[in-house]
Amino acid sequence: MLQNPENCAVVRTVGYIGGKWKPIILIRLLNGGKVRFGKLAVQMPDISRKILSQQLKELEEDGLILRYSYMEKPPRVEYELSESGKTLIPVLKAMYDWGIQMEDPATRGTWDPVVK
Amino acid sequence: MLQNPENCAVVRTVGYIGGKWKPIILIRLLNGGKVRFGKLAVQMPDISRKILSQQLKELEEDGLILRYSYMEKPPRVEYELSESGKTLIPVLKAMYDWGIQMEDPATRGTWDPVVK
DNA sequence: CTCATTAGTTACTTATAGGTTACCAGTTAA
DNA sequence: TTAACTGGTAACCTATAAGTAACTAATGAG
Repeated sequence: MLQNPENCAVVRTVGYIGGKWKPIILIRLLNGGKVRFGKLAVQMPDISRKILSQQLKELEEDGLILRYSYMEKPPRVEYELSESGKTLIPVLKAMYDWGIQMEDPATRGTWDPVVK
Repeated sequence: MLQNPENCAVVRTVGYIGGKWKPIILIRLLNGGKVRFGKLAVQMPDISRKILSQQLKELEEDGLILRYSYMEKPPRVEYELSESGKTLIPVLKAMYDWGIQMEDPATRGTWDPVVK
């Protein structure tokens, strides 16, 4: 852990939740409950649907989120934070707080992940 | 923050400390005191000196570490965690703990960043 | 018949991160 | 005089992340 990225727990954590979009997706799912793919896409207009789909798949493969696919036409798919994913909350909170502290106060947001 | 990577405090934090080597470098510097470039390089044999130098420069530009360059020949340069960098400790700890929890127990290390 | 709907996929392109190799400067020691 | 020492930099190459555009399938509405 102290010399190899493969053995460093911090590097591993970055591997799970790092990247340009995963934190945002996870924060969207933090308040619990299932969210449809389309709703996520609308809430994050700047991520292409291909990338969103890809990131969700990785998060699911990593066991951080659950995917519910209903065999309907047109399709309906919902995503939800898994129990494992919920253990990320304090980590994301710590990272959020630190990021806020480093931020230009003018553009500061709030932690509350609930989106009305 | 909730929809744009540029405004997301968590994404910003990943930008500061993410990547393959920065967490390892920061952990090396956690126990306080100045560390020479060469010593860091020896402690992390798998990072090339060019990349190490580059990562240190970024950390310094971001204000997370301090660089002391003594005008000697051969050169001597020391690095140290800045006050701002020290505020990262709880964040790194949270990420470390989570990473450990997700880890294969067989290869598990310890948090104690002190290297003898 | 035709269009909208939803959650994708495929093929392709671009941007960024990371890595390798060779080289430099000024002093000391052999 | 020659090599070792140190902390880099420059040119170049590769691997991975991210993005774009076009397309798909089954049903219902008009």
